[in-house]
Formats: sequence, C-alpha cells, structure tokens
Amino acid sequence: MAGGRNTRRVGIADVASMAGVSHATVSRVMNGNTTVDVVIAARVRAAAAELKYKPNPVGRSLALGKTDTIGIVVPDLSNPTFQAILRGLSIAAARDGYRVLIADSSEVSSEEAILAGEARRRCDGVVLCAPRMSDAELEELAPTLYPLVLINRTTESVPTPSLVVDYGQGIQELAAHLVELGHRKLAYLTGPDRSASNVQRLRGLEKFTAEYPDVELQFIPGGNTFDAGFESSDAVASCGATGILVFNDVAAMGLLSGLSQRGIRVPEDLSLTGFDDMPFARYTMPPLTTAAVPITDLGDLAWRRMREQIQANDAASPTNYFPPRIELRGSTGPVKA
Amino acid sequence: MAGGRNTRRVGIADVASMAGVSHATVSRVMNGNTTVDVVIAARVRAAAAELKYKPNPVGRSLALGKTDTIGIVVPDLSNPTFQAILRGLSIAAARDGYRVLIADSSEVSSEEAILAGEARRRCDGVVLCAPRMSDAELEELAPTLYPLVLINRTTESVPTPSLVVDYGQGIQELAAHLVELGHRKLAYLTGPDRSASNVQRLRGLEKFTAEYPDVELQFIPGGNTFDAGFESSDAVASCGATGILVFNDVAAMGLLSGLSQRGIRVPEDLSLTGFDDMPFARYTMPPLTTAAVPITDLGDLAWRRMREQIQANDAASPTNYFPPRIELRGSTGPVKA
DNA sequence: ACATCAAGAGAAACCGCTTCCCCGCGCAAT
DNA sequence: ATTGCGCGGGGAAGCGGTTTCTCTTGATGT
Repeated sequence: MAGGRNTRRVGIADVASMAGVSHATVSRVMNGNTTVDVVIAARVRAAAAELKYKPNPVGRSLALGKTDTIGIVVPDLSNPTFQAILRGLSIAAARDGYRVLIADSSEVSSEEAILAGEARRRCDGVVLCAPRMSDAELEELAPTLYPLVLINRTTESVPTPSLVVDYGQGIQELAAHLVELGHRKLAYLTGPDRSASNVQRLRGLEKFTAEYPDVELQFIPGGNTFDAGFESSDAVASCGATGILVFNDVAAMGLLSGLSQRGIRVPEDLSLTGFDDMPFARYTMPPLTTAAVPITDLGDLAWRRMREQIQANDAASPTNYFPPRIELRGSTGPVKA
Repeated sequence: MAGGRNTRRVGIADVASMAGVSHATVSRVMNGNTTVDVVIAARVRAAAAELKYKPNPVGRSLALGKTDTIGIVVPDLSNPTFQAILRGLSIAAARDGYRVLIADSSEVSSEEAILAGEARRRCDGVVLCAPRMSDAELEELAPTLYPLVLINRTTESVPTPSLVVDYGQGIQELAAHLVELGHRKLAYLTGPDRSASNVQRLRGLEKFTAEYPDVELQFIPGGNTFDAGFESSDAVASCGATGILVFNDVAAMGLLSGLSQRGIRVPEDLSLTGFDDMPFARYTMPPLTTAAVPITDLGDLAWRRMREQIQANDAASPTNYFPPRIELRGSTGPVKA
C-alpha cells in the first residue's frame, strides 16, 4: 500500500508488450544492438523509460555467465592495510563497471578457503588476501579460483598474478638510512611472530647485517599495537641502541609516546623509524620517518591484473614487487656525539 | 591446460546423471528436502561430493528471487566512520549467511541514487549512507529501494528504519563538560558547511546556548582535515575563548599540533575537544577528550534492521538515535585562573 | 483380490534475460 | 517477372537452478 511496495518489478516482458515488440527486441535495444530499426528502437526506449525498466542483473548474469562483480577476501576489515586495498580495488573496478563483494574471514584461516570459493562462485574473480593460509592449501585452492589475484602471497606450481609488498627491502633501506646518519647500534622491535610480513622484515634485516657486518643489530620482542610499542619503551631505552626500527607505525607511535614519558627525546637521544606511513605518521611529534607502502595503488593494480585475466583469459602476468618508498621525517637524526 | 582451466564447471545435471536421478531430485537433496528416499539421497550426496558440486548461486538467485547479498552505499571508503560501519555490517550479515556488496560514491551525490538503485537490483536490500543527497531525492528514492536502512538520515513520508548518530547531543554534552570546568568563553571550530553532521552539531549548540545564556559561544570556520585544524590555530589562539569544540578528532589533532608549535599548552592554556573517538584520539598528547560513536555497533544494528525487513517484510521499526559517549581525557581541564 | 492412498521421483514450467535460428519482406539484379 | 539476398524482428532454446504437477509404485484396508 504505502508507496506501491507490492507492485511486481517491471520486467522485459512489460516493456515488450508496451512497445508492441518481442522481448528479444527489447533485449537487443537495451544492449545497444544496432540491427534494430531506429524507429522501433526509439519506441522501445520510450517504453523502457516510461516504465523505468532496468534489466534484472541476476537474469543477465545467468544468461551471460558473468556477474560483473569480483570478490575480495580479507582477514580483517579493521586493518587499515586491507581497507586501503579494498578502497583502491573498489574504485578501480567501479571505473570499469564492476562491483566488489567483500568477505571478511575474521582472521580464521580455515574460513578463508571456503569464503574464497563461495565468493568465486558468485563473482567473476577473486582477490585473495590470506596471510595465514598454508602454502599447500593455497596451491590447491588457486586453480579452482582461476581469475585470481593474490596479495602478499605467491604460488609455486600455479601461475597466478600476485602483488607483494617488499617489506624486506623497505626495512633494509630504513636500516641503511640510520647507518648513514651515523648509527652503529640498531635494534628491531619485532612484530607478531606468526605474521608473514614480520618474517619478511627479518629476512631483509639478515641481508642488511650481511652487507653491514660492522653494524650491531639486536632484536626486541614487540608487537603491532600502540600498547605493545608503549610497553617496549623500557626495553628499548635500556638496550643501548641509538637507532630503533619498529615493526610498524602504530607500534612506533606507542614507543614514541612511552619514550617521551620517560623524558627520552626523539631524535636527539634516539632515532626511530616506523613502517606503513599511515595517515597520522606525518603528524606525530616528531613526524615519523617510515616506509610508505602504496597500498591504494596496490588495490588499483589488483584490479588491473584481474581485468587482464577476465578480458584476455591470460594469467601469465608475473608477480609484482612493490618496493616501499622511504619517507624521511623528523623521528630520525644524526647519532648523538 | 594448466590445472584443467577449461573443464566446464560441474552443474546439477552432472550430479544427476552420475547418481542416476533427475536433476529435480538432486535439487531436493541439496536443499535438505526430506521427501527423498534416504538411500537415493545418500547416492546423490556421494555424487555431489565426488564431483565437488556446489549449486550455482546465480541460478539459485534467479529461481528464488533472492541473492543473499545486501548492498551498502558509502560516500567515501577512506572515511574511518564508513569503514567501521561496513565492518560491523559485514560481520553481522555474514553470521546470517549474507554477503555485502560495496558501492563507493566517491562523494559524488549524483552517483548515490544510481549506485543505490543498481545495488538494490543485485541485492536483497540496501544500506544507504548518503549525507549529501537532498531530502527530496531521498524521499523519492527510498520507496524504490524497499528493504532499506538509512544511516544518519531520516525520511518523512516513507517509514524507513534509520540509524542516526546524535551529533547534536554529543556536542552539547561536550560543551556542558567545558562549562563544568569553568569555561565561559567557548568556540566551535566548524566542519564542512554542507555536511549534515556539521549542521546537527550547530543545532545542538543552539540548544546549548539556549540552556546556558551566560556562556559566550563563537564560531570559527574550520574543516574536517588535519590541515584545516592546523591552519585554524592562529584564529583559535586569538579568539579569546578558553574552551574549543572542534568538529572532529582529525581536525582537533591538527589544531593540537598547531597550538603546540605556537607554544600554547593544552589543557593549561586552552581546553580542546574532538569528536568521533578515532583509534588514535587516546594517544595524542595530551589524549583527546572526545565523543565516541559506537559505529561498529551501528553497522551491526543496521544488519539487524535489514534482517527484520527481509524476514518479516515489516518496515515499521523506528529511527534509532545513538547518543555518543563522552570520553574525558587530558585535552580538557579547568579554566586558567 | 480390489480399491484407495501416500510416498517418492520424474517431467515440465518458471525465474529474467541473451542469443541463435529462421522466416518474411523489400529491394536489386538478371 | 522471377530469383537472390540481406535486413530486421519473432520464436525458441538455453543459462542453472527450484518447485509444482503428475505419474508410478508399493502398502494398506476391507
């Protein structure tokens, strides 16, 4: 009653009968098929406009075998990294008339495969962020997901486009920056043990120590939260290092706060680097030297790789490594004389 | 070739022929219809398992007239508020087996109606965040979207469940808090002119001045960005007010930074409040007194309202007002003697 | 032993759209 | 005038399921 809620949606048949043509012709007109007489086409369009007819996407999808939708599986939507990827992906896909269906696995890795499969069945392709999934499971899953783009993962046996941020490279450059400033005693405030990106940073630091054998590097257990950084400030203050590489910006901000409470000045007494270049990294006091990961671009490129596969049916694009861009700011400075 | 990419997806017909039954029977089994002989059902299930058959959701959707998907239209995915709503919505919907399709209107209000309409056609319902859309357009659009939940908007003529954050109430409480601390000269650093939530704050402040006629309140043009807050610091410093209500946390952080550069101490010289309680509000120096909006809950409730409509076909749930919760922190203090 | 009935499974219609196939018609060529 | 051809549009067959309808079959009651 209120607003005509019960009036059945208008379908192609309604337009057809109003325009006095077959529904096949309506379909042709709606799809811009030029083999329709212009006067009839105009009549159909008029009828469609009058009835406010819009083709039912589900019917179209079934007939065409495509949904114009891609899925993205993320482990945690509250993580800014995935938010940015989602955003880049969504905007890029929208430009080409595609929509994005989201699936949040809530960090439950056993859900990831199921969600990805479900998403794939509803969508024309899947972007998969599954940091916790085992390599074996990923290898097995990948072929069934075919139009697939991986984020921060790669597959051995199956050629799948993959976008990985080179965390190792980033942390190496940050460490090298500290060395340039004269620091010879460094410390790395680690991230979560099980985090793949923490492992990559550790590998990068291995390379770093190989390159700079005279630089001392110690490891201090940390975390990926503000509080973890804050609580590490004692350990950091007493470790003797003058240059601190922190797992990420959030923890670095916590550490910054803890150090300032202890009267330790940054960068006069201690130099500090973060990682991620989150929006507020430039607004801390002092502003955080960090490694910027162009994650929105990453979402954008994820779509481009997806589109290549959907359009060309060609999966042969290689892994893209994203080198972070070092942002030099106020939290690092020359070592104290 | 690699991985059997060209093998057509297995359909209900494949299972049917493998199990030696009609596809109708397969459908019955897949949907748990009990009118199927147990031994046949077992045979069908075995065949389905062996072929790894999963019903095609598009076919199901067409037949059932439902997609088990809801859409959400947001003006800007990079806004933490909408990210939180999206997250709450997505998780709540997932618990009931529903997925979420996102549509980012990129702040283009003319897109909002189109995106909402498109989303509605693909989904069983739409959650609409359209702060910029005109009331008239919203009233016209709402009935066509029927299972619809509005965020921070209401409709007059159409009864539509609506979740609105009571920004006016929040800013009133913050202002009252400043008055309690002895402040008699307040200033409101405004948000974007066209923003509906800014207007609501202004209305709240009107009520406030009516209640506290002896308190002076002036308005300073601001914005919703860090830089806008930063650049307002001169105007704020010279305005004579001792208590500053800032449009939101981001701008407040910018202002905080600008004031500190000018040697103005918070809260000793000036008290400052934000709005939103974003994750870092508690970590600024000093920590920001602000109004917390339970936005993830809001996403959760949005789903509940949506489910009510989908299940019961009942739209009669009223508008829910969310009163913000005031977080007293270090950025506000007694007025200087 | 025959009629009645319920259970179970297949045939077919349907959801809304796209597209292939084919036919009728008008025009040009012979 | 007849044939050939191309164009435009209608009919119908899918796409992959669900569900109604109908028919078969075996069991039950008398």
